[in-house]
Amino acid sequence: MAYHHGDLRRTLMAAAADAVAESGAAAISLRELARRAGVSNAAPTHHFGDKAGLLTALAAEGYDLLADTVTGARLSGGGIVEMGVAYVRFAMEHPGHFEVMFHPALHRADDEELPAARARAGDALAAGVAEYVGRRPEEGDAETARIAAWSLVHGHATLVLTGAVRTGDPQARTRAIARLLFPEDAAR
Amino acid sequence: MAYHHGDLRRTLMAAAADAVAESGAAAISLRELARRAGVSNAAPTHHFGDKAGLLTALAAEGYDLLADTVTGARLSGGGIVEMGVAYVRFAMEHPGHFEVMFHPALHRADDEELPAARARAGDALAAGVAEYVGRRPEEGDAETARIAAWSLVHGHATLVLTGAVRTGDPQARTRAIARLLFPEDAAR
DNA sequence: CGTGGAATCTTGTCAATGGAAAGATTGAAG
DNA sequence: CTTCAATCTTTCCATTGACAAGATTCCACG
Repeated sequence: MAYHHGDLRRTLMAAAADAVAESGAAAISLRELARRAGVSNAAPTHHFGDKAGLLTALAAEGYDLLADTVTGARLSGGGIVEMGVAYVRFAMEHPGHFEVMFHPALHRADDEELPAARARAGDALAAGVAEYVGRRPEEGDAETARIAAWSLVHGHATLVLTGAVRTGDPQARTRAIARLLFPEDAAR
Repeated sequence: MAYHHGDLRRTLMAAAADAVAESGAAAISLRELARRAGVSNAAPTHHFGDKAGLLTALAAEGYDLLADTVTGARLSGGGIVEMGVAYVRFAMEHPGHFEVMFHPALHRADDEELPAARARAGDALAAGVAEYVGRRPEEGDAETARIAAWSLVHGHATLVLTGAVRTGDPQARTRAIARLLFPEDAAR
């Protein structure tokens, strides 16, 4: 075993994402992650400072992944409904990231990358809603539409992940509920 | 100080709700709660078994409170929109409970009260949606409407609580977005 | 080539935590 | 008054997060 792991940072983040997805953020242990990676207990400190640092890095990575996912759906011409489906798909494929992203108590307040990544994701979402609202000038309040869209898909993702809502195909269900909110977009 | 605290169970749950609301479920310490209540560190064990037991009791209490809140809004004739507002109001007034309710990783799997309380809350929500859908026979899928309503208000509550959405009056905003989803209900 | 500094990782330590065992105190029913 | 169950305490152990100090390796520059 080499003294230098080579890619400890990524290895730890991946292990943390798995552990959070399986047992929740409260249950993860830096020492356990270090053991799985085959390094000593103090190795993670060098890369992340402390536990909050690791989770903050994970959250920032999550926001970047989310921005890419949503932007990809928009650029492929799916409309606002398919952007919502992409949001839920991201949450299902990266439950560990998703969990950490929306729990500020787990973050380091002094981190700079996290707010930047969050802003990128927010812009990606807002761009899609702006397109939709732009085609419907009678829709009075763009801000309300944006919050409604975000709330709907975020809530659905959360409820499915926590097991509160059990549905066979979450993405099909997302499409159905998003069309209730954005009927004009359904015919695209 | 009496040997018997008198109401340790409630005291600990209230302290836990405050601590979770302030610092998150990952940061709470049974010993710290015991100190605040003026008892030894092993006292909570008797009432809750372990940490998960305390959080499970908190979640069950939350579901009962939520059921009461939503049912109250329905019985006072507010319609489905005002039920959604009540849901968000519950989350804002009981952030500690709300946090714990939707994190199964924090719960004891063998608890029986929690599923029962959750079912009561689910019925309370479903009753309101059924009323709305009943007045709109053209609305094809009642199950989809129920999930859409729940997702919308749950997502909004979560986003406001985590600070992802900043809005002056969350209840007014909830009313606005709920009317987008249930326009027929707006004129009640 | 080789050397000095920076990056990476280890060992050792400390206070705090969750949990369990064993026992003390109290209330309540008979 | 006695006995029993409920409630709480004291004590102990393994684990954890964080930190300090030191070891090892890589790399850039001479």
